[in-house]
Amino acid sequence: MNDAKIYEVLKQHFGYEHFRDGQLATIKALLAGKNTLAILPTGGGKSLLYQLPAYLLPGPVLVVSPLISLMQDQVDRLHRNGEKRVLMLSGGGQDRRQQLSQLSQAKFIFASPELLANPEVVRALQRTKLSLLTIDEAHCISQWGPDFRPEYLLLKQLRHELDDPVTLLLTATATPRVRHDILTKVGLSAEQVVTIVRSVNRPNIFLAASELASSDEKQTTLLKLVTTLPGAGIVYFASRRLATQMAEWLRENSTLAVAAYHAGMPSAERFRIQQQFMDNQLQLICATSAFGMGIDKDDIRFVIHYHLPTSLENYVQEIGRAGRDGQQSAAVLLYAPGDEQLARQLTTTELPPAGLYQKVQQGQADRRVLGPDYELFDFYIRHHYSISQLRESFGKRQSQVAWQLHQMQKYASLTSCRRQFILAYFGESTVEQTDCCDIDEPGWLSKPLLPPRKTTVVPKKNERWDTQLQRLLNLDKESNFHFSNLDKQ
DNA sequence: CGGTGGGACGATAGCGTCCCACCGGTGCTCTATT
Repeated sequence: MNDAKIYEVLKQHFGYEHFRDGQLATIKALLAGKNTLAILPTGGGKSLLYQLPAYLLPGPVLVVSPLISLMQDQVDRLHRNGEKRVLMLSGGGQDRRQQLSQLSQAKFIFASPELLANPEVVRALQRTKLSLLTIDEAHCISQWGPDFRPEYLLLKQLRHELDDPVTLLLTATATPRVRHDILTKVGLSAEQVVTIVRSVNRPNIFLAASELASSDEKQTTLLKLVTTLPGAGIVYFASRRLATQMAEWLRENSTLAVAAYHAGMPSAERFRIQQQFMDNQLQLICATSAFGMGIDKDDIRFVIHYHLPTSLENYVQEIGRAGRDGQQSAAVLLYAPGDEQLARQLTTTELPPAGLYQKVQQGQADRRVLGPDYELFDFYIRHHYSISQLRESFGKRQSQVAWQLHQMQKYASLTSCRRQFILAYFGESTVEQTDCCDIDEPGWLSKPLLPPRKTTVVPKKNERWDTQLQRLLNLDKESNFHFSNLDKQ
């Protein structure tokens, strides 16, 4: 396939003249029939990577996606672009039979891993000559299972049953460990895959963390931050209850338009809040980790964490939602003693009592009484996992998440450059830059201020953006921010 | 670990206090009842 043809399709179907970094290399690898793992930063135009080849390949592209809302987004976009040959397979209400009989006429087929565990769906896909299998948000393969969404573990078998189609794995963040894990779990070796990696570094996101003595102090600090930092922001919490309470408290104690967002809310309300945030009717969202994937707002100025996230992978994903427009933004991690306990709780993945395995196997257990434990064992029994295999995979998972949490704690209490720590964690060599982090970057002091928020507390004129943040966090003296070395250079 | 909701109890009529148990995030699909 020559480049001229590729550029022609780019112009004709997408209206662009040029590719962004990493796009052409990925597309050429796919068109040459090579499996490809593409790790490209947020907002790097990842959907183009499977959409463009679709117009140069004979058969349909199957896209595996973790969220219905993400699929719906893609479907809507394709429709707006004039593409009618789109099928979204999802549960409930749809005429499955009819959809499955039309697979060959589709150009794009979207489905969740759960649906792809359905034998009827797999048989229909086997009769379809797929040109490409795309796994979107591929880090989910590593992040989820065996305790949550175990169907992610079936993608290896699916790929085999579909006669090993050329596969594109897409994500914004993956450490070398996660990359290895993703490939293992889809049944590919490093030799069978072209890996295209661009840096996870987001130079315009200033990195800061602050340990506070109590949760009261943390709350006060949060209020100062959100009323002074300009523009739209997200505050992440590790519990639904606190996200809801703090949204209410911030609404009462500031002039900000604030809303909570978590998975316990009705989906219509979640959708509405997301829309209002996009439309700038809301300035601040107090959310759990449910808020994130598919948030396509490019002028988020700050992301604050009120609790310790469970891994640096998650943290980098979450702060990566700031500053997609390239403007100066900030990521601030607040933590108080005891916070790591909650994180530890959330990362405990215990195998349900082993005695249940046989009971479920022999049909002696009550599905309604056992709920999730039943579902999990039922799933694994149906897919021929033995109890000892399960013990092993839960054990491995547990030590993996414990290690990840430990790395996150290390980040929180760093006394050296935070950016270098993140880059090293993601297997990258270090960079020199300005506006770096609260620890060791002298250059960022000379940068211009972020524009102050108009509607609330206005910082003193000519006060520099770093000074503001430092003052806000009350850390001038016994500073966790280590600004003191900045003056020496 | 830390917050919270419920129940027991005590002292005495409308509650206060204490203790204990429990929970804490992420989403898909299918099925049987309303």
